[in-house]
Amino acid sequence: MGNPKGEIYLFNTLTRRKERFVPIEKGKVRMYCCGPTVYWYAHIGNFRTYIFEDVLRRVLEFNGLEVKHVMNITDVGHLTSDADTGEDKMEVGAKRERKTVWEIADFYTGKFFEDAERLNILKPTIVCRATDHISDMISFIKKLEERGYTYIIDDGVYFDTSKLKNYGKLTEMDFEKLNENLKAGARVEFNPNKRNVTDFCLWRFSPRDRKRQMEWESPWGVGFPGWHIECTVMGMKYLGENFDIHCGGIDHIPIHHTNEIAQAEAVTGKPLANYWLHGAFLVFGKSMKMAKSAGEIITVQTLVDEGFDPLAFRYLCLTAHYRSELVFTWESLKSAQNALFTLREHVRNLAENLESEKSRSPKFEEYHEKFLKIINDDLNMPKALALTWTLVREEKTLTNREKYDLLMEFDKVFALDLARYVQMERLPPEAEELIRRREEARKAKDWATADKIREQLKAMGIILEDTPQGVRWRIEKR
RNA sequence: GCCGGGGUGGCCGAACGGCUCAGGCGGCUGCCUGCAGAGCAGCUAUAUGUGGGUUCAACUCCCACCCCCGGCUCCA
Repeated sequence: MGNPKGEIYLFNTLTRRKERFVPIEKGKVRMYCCGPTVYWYAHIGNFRTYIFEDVLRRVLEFNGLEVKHVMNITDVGHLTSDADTGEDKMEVGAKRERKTVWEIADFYTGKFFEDAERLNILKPTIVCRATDHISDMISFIKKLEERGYTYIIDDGVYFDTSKLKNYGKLTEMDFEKLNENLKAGARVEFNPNKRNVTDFCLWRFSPRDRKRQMEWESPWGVGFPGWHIECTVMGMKYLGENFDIHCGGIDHIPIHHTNEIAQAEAVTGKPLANYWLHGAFLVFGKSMKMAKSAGEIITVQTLVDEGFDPLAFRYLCLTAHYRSELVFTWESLKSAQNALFTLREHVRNLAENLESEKSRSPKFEEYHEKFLKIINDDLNMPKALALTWTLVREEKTLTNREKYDLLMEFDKVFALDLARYVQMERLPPEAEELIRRREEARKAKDWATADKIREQLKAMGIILEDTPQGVRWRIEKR
């Protein structure tokens, strides 16, 4: 039983259809996700994609599948658009901060995983750096060379895309069409020595006049790897020549993933990955223009600085399907946060009123099945959230314990810390004392004193709530 | 220019041929409360860019137009 829980359907970019997901090896999934270029902070648009991938992984695991999840760290090889300088992004970052490229890479790699953790994104099974795999890349390029797919011009070793029969299949365009389109729309100058517009660099030579911080010896000359080779090489190294899922942002379809496929299939003749999944962009309302002009990005830290729980952003992402654009505004983030906090409050209320008996009604199973069916239908998280709210509002047909258990089950996929308000730390003694004094004041109908103490506690970050069952407190969220 | 994706109530967003066109947020009313908060109950909104067409039936399919966003070798 590879998949004991149910059938999973995923939208495959290769076929532009939802397909039944069948892993190559029963019960196991090998998945590769394109990781960050660590020259700068990842912004919340980047993180929407990582959240989508995290949800994908969690859904697979929820189905009882064992997921081997590989992600690269790009720490070399991304050129800036200004071809004249020939610098790569890492070197630009280093110059800006007067550090070495290696320091820059370490720093932003660390920051990336800190932010990912704040969004409850699981760490990949394997994280691999491009610069740790230079020799693997060189031997891969050699294989391409042996098979006659490469040629050398002034600035590097290139892949000849005309040699591959179905180049561009991911874009649903063939080689000729792609070439025409790219010629027509090029914003950036092409190296005129390239044989085809779609040809791309495998190994780039260091500039003659200057020493790069990152460069390596190779059979073709000192230089550094091209833009796409790392993912192909590392993906195949850790997951095999043919693995299950490859994902990334939608922008990777026409070039990065297209070229990954080209390189891999030129060597192996096998499909690199069986399912290609792509997340849509986070876009910004008219009032906000982010990204592009570097420096004006919204990071996870920005959200925190604005007083938000990072998981409110995760909730926001879950309200939209991963293949639809999502409009980010501070207002929508706020409404996501309100919803999230309310949900946690419900969970807390349930947790404090659990029945002792643990019997399971048919309704319990019904909810569980519905949830599974929804998430297995191409990760329909908006529907899963709607079901969650229906469950929360469900009257007497389920016990609190059943509801609570279901919510905890759902949260394995949502990862919204729905139980965050449940197990609160103890209050400091002085706060306990204040609460006791307030209760006395309330008994004596001394509202002025009671309200004053409540204010006092609020200043300490403790919110009091009077309920029919007595006074209750919680730590102010943030 | 070419390619791709869209335009759904005050906001964010599901649905994608028919079953009341989800859900959340916001707003309102009531219950509860000393008050507040939380919760509960209910309400809210002439909602599907415009004009045609197909159909017994369209948000959903077709055509045209308008507008928006993304990609086109830096970009999740």
